Amino acid sequence: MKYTLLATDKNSDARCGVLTTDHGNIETPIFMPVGTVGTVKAVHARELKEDIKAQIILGNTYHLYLRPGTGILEAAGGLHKFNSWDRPILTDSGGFQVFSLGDCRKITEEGVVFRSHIDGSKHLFTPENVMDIQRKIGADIVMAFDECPPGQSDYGYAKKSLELTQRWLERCVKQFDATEPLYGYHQSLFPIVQGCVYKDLRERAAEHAVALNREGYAIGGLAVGEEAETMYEMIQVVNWILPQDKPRYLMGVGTPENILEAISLGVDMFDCVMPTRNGRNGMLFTTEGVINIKNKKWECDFSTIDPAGLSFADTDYSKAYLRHLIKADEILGLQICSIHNLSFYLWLVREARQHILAGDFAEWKTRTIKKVTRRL
RNA sequence: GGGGAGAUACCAAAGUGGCCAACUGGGGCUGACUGUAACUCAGCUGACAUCGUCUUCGUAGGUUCGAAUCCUGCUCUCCCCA
Repeated sequence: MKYTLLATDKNSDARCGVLTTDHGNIETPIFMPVGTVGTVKAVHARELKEDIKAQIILGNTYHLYLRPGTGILEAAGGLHKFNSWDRPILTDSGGFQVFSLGDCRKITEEGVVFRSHIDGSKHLFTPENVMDIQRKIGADIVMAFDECPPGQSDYGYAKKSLELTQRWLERCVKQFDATEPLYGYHQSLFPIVQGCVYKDLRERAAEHAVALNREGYAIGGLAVGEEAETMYEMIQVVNWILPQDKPRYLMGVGTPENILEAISLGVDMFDCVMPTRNGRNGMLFTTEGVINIKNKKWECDFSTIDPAGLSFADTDYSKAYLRHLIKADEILGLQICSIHNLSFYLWLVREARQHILAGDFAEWKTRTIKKVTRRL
């Protein structure tokens, strides 16, 4: 994998580049749709490619390990073949599930014992077996196994948690480097920089990760309950330490505003469930502002979903029709909302990239945030 | 013609003397959602108002300190037998 830096904004740390993988190129900054269990919910791979213009999607180690299981993925020849997606894939390690499944797990030095949310069975995740599982899933980018502490964690806990994450990271690197890809294409391991909301911890984490000299780096443990301003501070602290010639991935973020702010701080890659999950719950991100399609005010609004026409979902259907579908609990409504929101997110990062290249990113960012965050 | 059952808020449906402005669903309205245990979750849904006040349980009366609940008339609906 190779990262080529193409341009930097003169008024901010924003940058654009190209990430080259064995499954094709990724133009950064990029948003990566989340496909936890091997599918971006309610969206066909074909739509992801042709309409949404996604360049890379996510999968999740914990979820795929539980179902369908690594045996089946291995027999299929890896996740790309299994789910019909021939572009790059990134898998999260299950570290986030240490956080989100807080009630069903126990953390030890060795790893994490999870109780399956599906059938209650017990499973041990270690840095070593998480690397092995991700080899079998076959993602182009695999993530280190980390602990993601809540944003409100006190310094003592954050420090202890970070030190554990760092020991786990070293074990991940060792195991990853001792093993080979199974399907004939290259895989890259990204460390995850933790440190909660504490600057000195973030700096230590970033320096430690950089010393391991990997092909890219992730910033984790943000947007987990802390203030947005705090999150931006942490991103800045970390990005000043991360190398210029490697991609930087901000995990799990975020709102359109979060993404544009983080781009201006030098982040290259994003993922978030917001466009899909919030979309399924009736929230639409448009170039004109945010819509709750369930609101009565759209009942008789026969205008298109987004005048910008970001995909067929916008141009083919009206707000009134989409509201009807959502109200009637029709599956097509979920599809349209998901396709639209993902199209919007991919449009947003594409535009950001164009404006970085054009040299007017900062101005465009301010204008765009104001426009797209309005409540309609 | 005879016999029986029933009428409760937008719909369905509990409640059968005080704890009832009335359980629970559905529907409606509003909000939340950030490396997806999430087509999920929360609040509101008689009217005004801060506690609170006022008008409701087909309809008209009655009994009672007190009625959606008991009694009588009326109106309407459904079922069974002729």
